Amino acid sequence: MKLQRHDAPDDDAPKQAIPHYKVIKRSISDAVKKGDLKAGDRIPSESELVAQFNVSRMTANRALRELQAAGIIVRHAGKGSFIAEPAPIGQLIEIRNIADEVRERGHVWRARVVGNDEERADAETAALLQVALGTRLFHSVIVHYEDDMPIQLEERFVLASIAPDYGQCDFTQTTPNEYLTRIAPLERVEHRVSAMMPDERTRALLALAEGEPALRMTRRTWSRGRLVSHAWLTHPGNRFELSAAFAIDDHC
Amino acid sequence: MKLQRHDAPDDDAPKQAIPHYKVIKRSISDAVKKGDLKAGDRIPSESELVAQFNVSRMTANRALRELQAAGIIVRHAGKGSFIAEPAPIGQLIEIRNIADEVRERGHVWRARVVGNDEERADAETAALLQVALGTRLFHSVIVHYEDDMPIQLEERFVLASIAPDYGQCDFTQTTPNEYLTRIAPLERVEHRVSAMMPDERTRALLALAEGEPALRMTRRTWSRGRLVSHAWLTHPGNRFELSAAFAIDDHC
DNA sequence: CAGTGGTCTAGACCACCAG
DNA sequence: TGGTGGTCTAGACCACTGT
Repeated sequence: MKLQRHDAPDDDAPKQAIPHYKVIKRSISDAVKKGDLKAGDRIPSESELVAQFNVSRMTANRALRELQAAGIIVRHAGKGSFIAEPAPIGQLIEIRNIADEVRERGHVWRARVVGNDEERADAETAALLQVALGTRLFHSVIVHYEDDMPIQLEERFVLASIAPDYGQCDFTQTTPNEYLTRIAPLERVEHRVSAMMPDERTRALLALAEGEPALRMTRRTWSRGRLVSHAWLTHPGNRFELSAAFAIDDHC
Repeated sequence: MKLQRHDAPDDDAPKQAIPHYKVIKRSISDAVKKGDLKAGDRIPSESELVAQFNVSRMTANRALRELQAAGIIVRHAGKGSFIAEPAPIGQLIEIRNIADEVRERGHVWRARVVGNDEERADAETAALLQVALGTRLFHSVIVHYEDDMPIQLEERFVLASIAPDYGQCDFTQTTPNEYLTRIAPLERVEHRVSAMMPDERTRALLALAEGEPALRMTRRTWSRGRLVSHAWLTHPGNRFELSAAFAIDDHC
C-alpha cells in the first residue's frame, strides 16, 4: 500500500503532486476529448480504478462523482459508469442545431446552400475573424427552412486552416454548426443579438415583407485558442423568437 | 461513535435516511435562504460540523466541498468557510439589472416612471399572468436611460398579492427587477427575444426614428411556485444588443 | 502555535442490477 | 450470487493562516 506523502522517498513525486483524484479525472476527461472514449462507452469501475491507479476506493469514488457532477459521465448503481451524451451546453439561447430544433417541433428541416466558397480575407472579413489580410477562409451562405418556410439565413466565415474540408461539406445534410463542433473542440462561444432591418438580399432569401424587421444573432466560436468562425444568423422577426428558461437550482 | 446502519437499532432511523452530507448541506443552504446566514458570514468549520452532526470529518468535508462547488460558500485553507456573494445567476443574457449594466459601462443610469398603478386583470393581462379576471395586479411603465439616451422601455405586470408594496416603490432609485428579487425568491425565469416594429407610443418613449426596429425581450419570472411577473423589455434596435459569452469548462 | 481546509487510506454496510 | 455505485468511518499527513 502507498501512504500518500508518507511512504519511503522512493518514487518521483515532485513534492507538490497533482492530487490523485484529479489525475483520474483528467485521464478520463482527456480520453473523451481525444475521442478514445465516446458517449455510451463504459469506463472502469471504482474498484478497477483502485487497482489501476493504486488509490483507495474513496479517491476513485471522488473522481467519478465529480465527473458525474460535471456531466461528463453518468453512473448507475449495479451497472457501471458510462460516458454521458454530449452536454446540451444550452446555458443560453440555443447553441443547438437549428435542424434539431425544427425537428423537435415536429417539423421538417431543409437547407438550401446559396454558396460555399473559399476566399481570401479582405478588409472586412479579416476584421471579423481577426486574421491577416489574404488569410484563406470559407464563406458559406445557407437558408434554413422549417416546412418550406425560411426561418434562418446563415452567413458564415470559417478559418480554412482549421476546417480544410469545409468547402466539400454537403450542408443540406448536416449543418455547419454540427460539422464544426465535430472537427474542432468548442472552447468559447459568444452571442450577440440585435434587431435590424434586413437588406434587399436578406429580405428576398427570407421571403420577408417590406418593413418587416429581422432578429440577428452574431455568433463567434473559438477553438484551440483561436477565433475560428463568425456567423450571422438572421431570422424573420414576425415568425421567430429566441427563448430560454431557467429553473434556479438550490443544489440540495 | 456511530457506525452508519451498523449501530444498535436504538435510534429512529426511517430505514432510508437522508444521507448525512445532504442533511448538512440543506441545513446551511436553508439558513441562507431564510436569511439567517448572509454573504460573508462564517459557517462552522469541518471539525465543528463533525461535533454538531456526529459524523466523520470526510462527511462534513463532502458537504462543504459540494456547497463550494455549487457556489454557495467559499473556503480558504487556514481561515475557514464563508457564505459566498450571491451568484451572478448570469447563465444567460443578463438577468442582471439594467442599472448595474449601465454603470459598468461607466455611464449614468436614470429612470423615468411613466406609470405605476394598481389594476384589475382584464382579458389580456389575465392571460399574460395566467390568473383569473379581476385579479389585483400592478402595471408599471418605466423608461431607462443611459446618459440621457433612452435604452429600454419596461412594461411590467406584477401579481399584487406577492408584492403588495410594489405601487409605493420609487423606481427612480431601484429597478423593479431589483425589488422583486429582494422580496420574492426567484425560482424560474423565462426569456423570449424577438424583433418587432414598435408602436407609436413605444417609438415616442424610446425616441426612435421611423422605420427603426426594436428588440423585445419578454421576461416571465416565477416565485413560490407561481408566475408572479410578466415584463416586456423593449430596446432600440439601432443602439442596443444583447450579448453573452461562454467559455467551455472541462472541469479538470 | 493551534485551527483551518485539502487530500488520502483501508476498511465497512447497503441497495441495486445482471446472469 | 458477484459486481456496481452510494455512503460512511476513524484515523492520517500536509500546507496554509492567524496569533
